[in-house]
Amino acid sequence: MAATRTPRDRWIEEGLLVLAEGGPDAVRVEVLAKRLGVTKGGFYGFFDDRDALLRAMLDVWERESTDEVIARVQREGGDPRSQIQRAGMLTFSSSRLLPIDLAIRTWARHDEAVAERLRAVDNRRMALLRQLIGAFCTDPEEIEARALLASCLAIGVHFLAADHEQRTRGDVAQHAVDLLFDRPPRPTAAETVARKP
Amino acid sequence: MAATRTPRDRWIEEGLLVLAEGGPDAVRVEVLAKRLGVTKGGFYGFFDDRDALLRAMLDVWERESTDEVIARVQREGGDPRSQIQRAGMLTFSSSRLLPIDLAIRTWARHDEAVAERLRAVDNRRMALLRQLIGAFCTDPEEIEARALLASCLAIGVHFLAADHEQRTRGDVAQHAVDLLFDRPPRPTAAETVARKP
DNA sequence: GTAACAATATACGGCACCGTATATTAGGAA
DNA sequence: TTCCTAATATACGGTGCCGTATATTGTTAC
Repeated sequence: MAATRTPRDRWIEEGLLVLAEGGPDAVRVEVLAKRLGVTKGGFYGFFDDRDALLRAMLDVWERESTDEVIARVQREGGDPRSQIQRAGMLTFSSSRLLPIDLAIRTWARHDEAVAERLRAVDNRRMALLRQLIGAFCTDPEEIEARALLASCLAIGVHFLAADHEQRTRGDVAQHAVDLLFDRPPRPTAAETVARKP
Repeated sequence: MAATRTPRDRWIEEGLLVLAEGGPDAVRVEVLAKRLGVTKGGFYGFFDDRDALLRAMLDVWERESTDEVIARVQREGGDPRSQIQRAGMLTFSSSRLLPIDLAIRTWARHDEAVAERLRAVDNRRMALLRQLIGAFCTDPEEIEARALLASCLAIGVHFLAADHEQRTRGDVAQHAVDLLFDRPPRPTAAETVARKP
C-alpha cells in the first residue's frame, strides 16, 4: 500500500480552518488541495463530493464542541460559576473552536440540515448551563432567562462592533457576567423604579 | 433618452435582498440581472464593478439603520423602556433590516472595511441605548454592561438554535428583557450568595 | 527485484461568473 | 419622420471551480 500523505482527517481539518476563515462558501476542494500542497486527485478517494466533506466537518465539530467540552467541564468540577465560565471559555475563547462555531451559526441560518445539528449542540450546552445556574437560582423561568442571556452574550460579543469609550470590551463583558451570575435572584416580582423621563 | 427600466436603485435593492438571503458571496452581478429579468448589460453603466455595488449597498443600509431608526425613535418619544424596545424592534424585528444586519455582522468579521462601517453604526446605536438606559440607571459601568447585554441579546437570539422545553423563545426573551430593564439596579457592589455546590 | 495496489498527478468537459466590446432598441428632440 | 443617445442585449475571452477518467508514482508484500 502506498503511504497516505494526506489522509481523510487532514482534509477535514483544513476544511474546518477555511470554514473558520471564510464560511462554508470558501470551502472549495481545489483550494484545500492547494493549501495542503497536493492536487485534488486524492480527495475523491475519501469523499464522494464536496458535500460529503462538509458533513464530515460537522461531525468532527459536533463531537469536539459537545462531548469533549462537557466531559472536561464535569471532570474538572468546581464552583458552579467557575464551571460556567470554564464551559464558556472552552468554546468561546478557543481560537480554534470559536470561529468555527460562529461560522456554523451563520451557515445554519441558510441551511436547515446544519440548523438541525446546531440545535442538537446548543440544546446539550443549554442543558449544562441550566444545571449549573440551577445551583444558585431556583426559579425555572429565571434560570432559563439567565441561560439565554449568557448564551447570547457569549455569541453576541463577537458580532457587535461597538466601542465602549474609556472601557475595554473585556471589562464591560465581565461586568455583564457579574450582573448575570453574581447577584442573588430577587425573591419578589419586579418593583417600581425611580424614573426620570 | 431611452427609458431606464432598471435604475441604479433597483440593483442596490436586489443586492440587499440577496445579501440578506445568502451573504455577500451570493451577491453576483449575473444573478441579480436574472432576478431583475434583464441581462447584466446595464449594470456596468451604473457601477464600475461588483465591488462598487457592494459599497453602494452598505451606504443604503447605513442610512436606513441609523438615521432613519434613530430619528423615528426620538420623534415618537415615550417612556425610556418603550423607546428601547421600539429601537430594537425597528431593526431586529424588521423582516427587511434584520437579515441584512445579521449578514453584515458576519461579513464584517472577514472584511475590515465592512467592520469599520459596522462600528460606526453600532456606536450610534449604543449611544442611544446608553442615553435611554441612563434614564433609570445611574452607575455608568452598569449602564454599559446592560447596554452590552441588551445588544448581545438582540443579536444573539438569531444565532442561537437552542430550544426551551415548554417555553417559547419569545417568552424567555421577554423575561430576559425584564431582568435587564425592569429591576432596580442594586445600590451596592456584588454580595455573597447562598451557594449549593 | 518485481508485482500489485493505494495515493496522487494530470487532463478533461462543463458550468457560473467576471468584465469588456459591440450590436440593438426604444424614447425624446429636431 | 428621422436622428440621437441612453439603456439594454449579445457575444466574447478569461478564471476558478466541479466531478470524472486516466496515467504515474512510491510502498509494501512477495
